[in-house]
Amino acid sequence: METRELRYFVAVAEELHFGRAAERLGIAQPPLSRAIQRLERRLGVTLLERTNRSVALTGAGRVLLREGRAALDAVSAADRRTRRAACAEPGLVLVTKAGASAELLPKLLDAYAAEPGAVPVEVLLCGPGEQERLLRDGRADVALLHRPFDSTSGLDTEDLRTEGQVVVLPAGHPLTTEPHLRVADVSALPGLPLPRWPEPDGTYLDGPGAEVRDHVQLLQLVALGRAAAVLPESVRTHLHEGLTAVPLLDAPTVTTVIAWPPHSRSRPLATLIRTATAL
Amino acid sequence: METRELRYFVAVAEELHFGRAAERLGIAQPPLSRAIQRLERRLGVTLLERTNRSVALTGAGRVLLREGRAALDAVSAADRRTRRAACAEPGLVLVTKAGASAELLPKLLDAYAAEPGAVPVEVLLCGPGEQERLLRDGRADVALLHRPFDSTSGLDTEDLRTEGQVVVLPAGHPLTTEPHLRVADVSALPGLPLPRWPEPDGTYLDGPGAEVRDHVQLLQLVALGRAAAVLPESVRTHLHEGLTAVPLLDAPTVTTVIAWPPHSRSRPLATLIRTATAL
DNA sequence: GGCCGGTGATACCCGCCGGGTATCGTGGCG
DNA sequence: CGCCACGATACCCGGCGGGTATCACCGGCC
Repeated sequence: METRELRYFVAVAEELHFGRAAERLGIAQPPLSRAIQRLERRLGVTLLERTNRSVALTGAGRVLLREGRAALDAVSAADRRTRRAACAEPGLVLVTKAGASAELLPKLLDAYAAEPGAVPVEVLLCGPGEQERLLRDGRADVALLHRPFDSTSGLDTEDLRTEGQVVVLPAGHPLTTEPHLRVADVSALPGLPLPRWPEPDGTYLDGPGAEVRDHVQLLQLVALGRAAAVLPESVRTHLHEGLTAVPLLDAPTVTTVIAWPPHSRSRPLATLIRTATAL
Repeated sequence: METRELRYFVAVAEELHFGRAAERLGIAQPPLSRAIQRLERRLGVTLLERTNRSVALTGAGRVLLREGRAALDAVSAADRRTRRAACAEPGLVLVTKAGASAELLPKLLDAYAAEPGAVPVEVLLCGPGEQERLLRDGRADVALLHRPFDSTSGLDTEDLRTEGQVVVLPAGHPLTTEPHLRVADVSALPGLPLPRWPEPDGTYLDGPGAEVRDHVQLLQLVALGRAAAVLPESVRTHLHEGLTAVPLLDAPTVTTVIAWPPHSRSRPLATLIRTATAL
């Protein structure tokens, strides 16, 4: 099975439409049809159920979509990491959620920079759920993730720290006088809905809260009195005025972990991991 | 980057010899040379240092060898799992070390078979270090591994049980009268060397012990008075006569885990995992 | 009911690329 | 010094990837 065939199949399986898939791939529709037919013939498996008006995945097609994406990520990773390895400049790419670990990250970068043999670290900020992808397809070497929000499935990890969560409210809100609160107290505050985070595919479920993409956006909305936020304790150290945090007694604890793809412990990466765990 | 190019590069990188690699790939040598040249040109990276008498990997080449193997495994997995998914008969393939978990495995299989919605489970036995490979390239769906001997890097796991280790000696050996021993006591017994297990590449390091491939072989050697063995406690339940086990106080404990590739939790697999953890 | 539009499949052509054979260039070694 | 081992080069062929034009099918609409 060639990667081109996989790319083609994934495009069709995602679009469920040969014409649009061909356009996305930058080729014409007939070669795409042929390629899929040949793929099915060689696998001896029907991947797509075509009626003249629609395309649907079979069970085997769903399996190939999932596995094919993973395989394509692995191929991309091989490509990118090889190019980077040749670039003479052997920096690391660290990815984390925008606005998260605002306290831990500078410490880690400073401590690592002081290590012997440290290499430049490029920091990539992205929305929730994108980090795993960046690690898997080779655009990043290491990530700071937050259990249980981020999945660490298929990654090697080391725990860095565990903390409780707080609710962040606009300063002056009545509840800010309480010494602590419970999740039930804040899950449906009148006028201060909890925000909605994007699903893995980038879309938002329907609901009352505002659509947010990162912590910075979210805290801005809270300051404007349009939302409440439940976040790890460490945001307290970076709350500007207009925001108040109140501990939540029964919210799940959050563990910050450093994560990296298996089988890719280069020397600089190992040093970074050691620095992080020793922090 | 196409999978054919990756296969070709991996073959050359492993053989470090274009002729042998071409033979292994079933093609002639000139097309192979051209393919590697084109791969290097397209990546813009030198992968191999060729002198007229030898071939050596560059740094980037080593990276591509590691990442390329992983990518090829992922592509193979996509192929195999897709074929299996279409086969109507949706069995699971479980892999474990030959001779290990001799006690746990039948229990698990019986308990799972009694579950509603259970599917046939094919059991694959293999040498140490091969299980991860089988999981990654799609030949197996789930494995029983033993930390710290097997690496669980890149796999999702659930712990099943933890046990100490014992030393297995021929019946009547003087030390079998002791209530317990320490690792130092048995690491260099006269006439009873500990065996040598194969390295990940299938070769054996030099040393005094016998070369063994699985637990069955090993216990046979012990019974013959040619070796001592350090194994998890659970072997005791399956020791035939002629063998005696003595607890080791300071050997590392062994954890049996059930492991599966990330992102592949089919319904039957989820049931099997649940059954195993509830055992 | 007949026409239209959208969709995937088919037909046909071209150029490149993968593969083969024959041969070259070069450096190590007897 | 000459042979040989080995990778590179030259040249040819067939198949495959890609394009354009067109067909076949069917739903919807007037």
